[in-house]
Amino acid sequence: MKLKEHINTLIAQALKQASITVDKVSVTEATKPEFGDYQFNGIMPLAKTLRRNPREIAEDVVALIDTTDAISKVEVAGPGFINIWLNPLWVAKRVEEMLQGERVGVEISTNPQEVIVDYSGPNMAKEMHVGHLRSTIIGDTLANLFSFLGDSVVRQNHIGDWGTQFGMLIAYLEEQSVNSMENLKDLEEFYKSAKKRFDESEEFALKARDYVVKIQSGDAHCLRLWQNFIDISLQHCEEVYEKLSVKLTRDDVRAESFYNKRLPQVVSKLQESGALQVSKGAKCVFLEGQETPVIVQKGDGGYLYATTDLASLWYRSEVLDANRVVYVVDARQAEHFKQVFRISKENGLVKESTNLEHIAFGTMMDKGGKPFKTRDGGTVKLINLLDEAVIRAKKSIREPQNHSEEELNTLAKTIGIGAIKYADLSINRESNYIFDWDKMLSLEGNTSLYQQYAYARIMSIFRKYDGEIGSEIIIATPIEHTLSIALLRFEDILLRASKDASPHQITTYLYEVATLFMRFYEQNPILKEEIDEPTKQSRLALALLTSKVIKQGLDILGIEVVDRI
RNA sequence: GCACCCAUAGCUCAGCUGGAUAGAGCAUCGCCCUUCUAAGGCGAGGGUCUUAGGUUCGAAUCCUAAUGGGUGUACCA
Repeated sequence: MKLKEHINTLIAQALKQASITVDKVSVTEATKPEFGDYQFNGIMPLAKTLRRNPREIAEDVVALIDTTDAISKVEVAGPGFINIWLNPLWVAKRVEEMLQGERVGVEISTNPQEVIVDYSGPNMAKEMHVGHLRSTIIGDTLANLFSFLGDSVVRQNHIGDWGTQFGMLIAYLEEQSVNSMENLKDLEEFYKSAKKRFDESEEFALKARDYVVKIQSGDAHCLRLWQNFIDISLQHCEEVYEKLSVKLTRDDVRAESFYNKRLPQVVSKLQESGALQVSKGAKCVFLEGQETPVIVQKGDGGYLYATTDLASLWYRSEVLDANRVVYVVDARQAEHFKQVFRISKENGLVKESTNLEHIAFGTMMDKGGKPFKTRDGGTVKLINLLDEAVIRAKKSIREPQNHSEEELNTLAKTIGIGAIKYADLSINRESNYIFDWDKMLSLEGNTSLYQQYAYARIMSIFRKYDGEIGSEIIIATPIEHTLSIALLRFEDILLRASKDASPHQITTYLYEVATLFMRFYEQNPILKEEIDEPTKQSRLALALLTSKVIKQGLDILGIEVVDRI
């Protein structure tokens, strides 16, 4: 239910009747319970142009607001705030409708977009490490969110499978005559050993460089080795995706090498449009107002990542016909994306109407506020981090005796992985974030476990109660009123999170819903004997809807729920 | 050097287009379980929103500058 839009319309009608023109009416949630459910602050800025006392204007408008439907009461307060109370009967009806629908009251977009979500993007030369976590988690959530709202989503995993280090790896692969996966179990070690050989032996280094040339010129034998290496490396990634319950598959892979054919075309296209200049032997695009150019072809003829990104932008616009392209990539690449976005638009690689967004995020820090590393300063392998999360989650379960060993393992996975994801998603993505095991696995505060616990608590009620659940909602207490409105806001929240590509708005909301439910549950007994049947039915229905909102919300975040903790 | 980002309670963070007395959680201190999962709830204390100017009826939010921190900056990705 688009709650805010509905109220906006009612206010807009009153303004129209009062012959006041406003570009956009936008109510906000009331800042305090005394101020009602929503408030409209848009009168005060009008005072100057209308040359009238804002309070008087507000009085006029208030008199014209329809209070027979959604709104039960309006009041002018302070210098000209309009406080709005929603009609509990109307709210109850909307909650009933929300309960009946398949999609927790969320409409499928009538104007679906073709959205590309570019995320994860691991480098095939190494194993995935913590640096890939945020992109993978945030990107997957955004893809889930957009598709739940009805957009047509294409996930793209822009894996790094091309470049000089592959010559080194292939040379080492051949030298070791490794063809089976067995010896490649630890990709990280393999990379390190190859690098060591490269640094130590000039002969080996020469061979490695030779391999780069061979791969790039399409030598069949080398390409086969390269392909083999990529396959194995990709399997490592898929293992991580599996553990993380991230929906990326092989079909989503559009590797760097996928764009090879387009690279010379990008250069000639830029040449045609006159953007290209040769400087110090390299083919460059100089952007207005910037000293250093964007190099699209090196002096030796090689291409760079800017070229690949331009090629991918072109492909996504031309072939995939995207309306919106979101790149979920580290904030440090902000300038790079600003540049390639601009070049692609200015030179017709991407349609003017296409929205290009760099969804930047900050670095993952340790508890001391330093970049997250192992004790000896190395990078933390993602797979180890995830395994640790599950182990820690298992230890944190309060009453393990209530579960079978198998249940316990599933539970630990759900809690552990959920905690890692939720901790990441619940923070404004642009700021750096502090990775803290104790905090994320805590039972208290804004964590996934709190949501999962709230859900499990509701499930426990339904285990105890085996009758029918009513379809009539009765809003009789303040907390029922507040909880109901919070539930109705679900769609508003998702729409805004989608617009801003900002998952933390969903977590903030879910935390509010879960907290309200806990209070509701504390104050308004459900199955107690003294509760009359209609009230019991209504409260059961509210609990049910709460569980549906939490489940759906967490599902978008890629987090599972359990019936029992 | 230049450019970009960040600065809110002891700690971790919310704060939507500028709006009423700046909100949560953790930690600290009280209270509530023979009663639906107490992994919960209720309450208390804790703030010159880094600083100084400016715009405005009104600024944590917008503008300018300073300070502190982070990041990027020609042939790696």
